[in-house]
Amino acid sequence: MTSGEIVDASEGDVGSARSGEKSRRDILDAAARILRRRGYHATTLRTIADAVGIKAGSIYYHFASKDEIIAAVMNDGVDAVRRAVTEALAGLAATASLEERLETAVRAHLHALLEFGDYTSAGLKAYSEAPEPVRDAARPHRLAYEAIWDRLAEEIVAAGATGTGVSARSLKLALLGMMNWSPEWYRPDRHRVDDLAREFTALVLSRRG
Amino acid sequence: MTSGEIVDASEGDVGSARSGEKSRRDILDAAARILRRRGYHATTLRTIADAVGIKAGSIYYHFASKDEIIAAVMNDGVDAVRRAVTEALAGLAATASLEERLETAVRAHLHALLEFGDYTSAGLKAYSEAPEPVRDAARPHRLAYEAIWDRLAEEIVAAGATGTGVSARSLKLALLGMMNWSPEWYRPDRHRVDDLAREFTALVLSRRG
DNA sequence: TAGACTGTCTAACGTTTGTTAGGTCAAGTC
DNA sequence: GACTTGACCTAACAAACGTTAGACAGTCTA
Repeated sequence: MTSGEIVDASEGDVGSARSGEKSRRDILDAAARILRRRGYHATTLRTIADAVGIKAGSIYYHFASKDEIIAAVMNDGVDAVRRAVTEALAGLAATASLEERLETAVRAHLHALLEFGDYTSAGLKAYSEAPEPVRDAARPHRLAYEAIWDRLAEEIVAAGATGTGVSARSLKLALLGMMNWSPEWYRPDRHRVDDLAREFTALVLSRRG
Repeated sequence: MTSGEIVDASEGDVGSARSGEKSRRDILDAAARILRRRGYHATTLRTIADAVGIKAGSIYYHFASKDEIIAAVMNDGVDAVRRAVTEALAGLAATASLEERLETAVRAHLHALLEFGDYTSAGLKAYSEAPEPVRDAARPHRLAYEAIWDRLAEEIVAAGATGTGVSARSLKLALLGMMNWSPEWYRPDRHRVDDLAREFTALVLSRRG
């Protein structure tokens, strides 16, 4: 809890299928689910253990500390949304318009955040609560993801497709803001990700590029 | 901590000047300052007491529980930003354009959130971490404030001043999102509220109303 | 079949948290 | 000058937290 560094325990690729691998994944799944709804401090090792069906002490067979679990969830979450957005953009025709590309990226981000799994939203919520070492471990993952939006924002500004005098930096921050704030108000029975993606895109891209 | 309801201890008007009133205000100030930077759980009664220069137990002379303090800070914060935005809009000439009005409101909101005092940003950060009763006590204050943005968004959509197919509801959520996410990235030495307000307005209002 | 390894459990530890009961002491009131 | 009140303190409480040590059963390996 007190000491220095958090080892990056996020899963680059799915490991082999030993018996303990399942428990390890179960622990991360439960942690993400609880983290998403309750936040960093309310996500206790005993709560996680209960959800998995083991005892709190047994978690230490798989992880060295609580913060290692949190960091793994956070980083897996950022990596997941980065892959989702990257693949969605890669699936587009080379002739796709700027509007199509932005809407696709926004939809992929919102989908990862609001509908698919708990990791991304869990990481987003936990980040501001988590202690410094956890945030430090997450920073490289975040920067790698934000680079996608840096490039998109620069394209939009260069094309003159948004309001005059808007810098690419501010455009990126505004886009990430309106998307990342959505867990605060999104209700599956009241909103649809496709609609939101279309509206957010139209909002930003009033001048067609 | 466990039980039911949180009495609304926010200060509608500044009370008379008894000796204990200063301590009470000091406690709220310290709580807001710590809450803003550290969040709900890291804001402990002993930390608050230390900052004020009294002992933790003495806080209970002024407040019935920790959550009563948190709720008071949160509600004062929302009321403060509501007053700030309302007064800024009221200070505008009756002939002010829609663009002027939106930029003024955005600037007042960002100013309250990023530069003026700790209450508003503290409340924003604590809200998602706080237990249900605290959030319940905050809801009326939040709704009263959001009504301002509901009306502004409806005006903008009615004037056709933003992207086509954007609902007033989504416009409000997008605006609040890009503004309320700003504490995550704002640095006083790197950004200026006036610039951000101008850019956010231009972003949303590409079609002049 | 002996021994090592895996995965989990029990049972505690030290710390921190919100909270409370009861005491203290100066300032104001009758 | 007795008494009340306001404002604070001391000292503890139970609960919850992350974490650890050591035991135990099942499975794999030599």
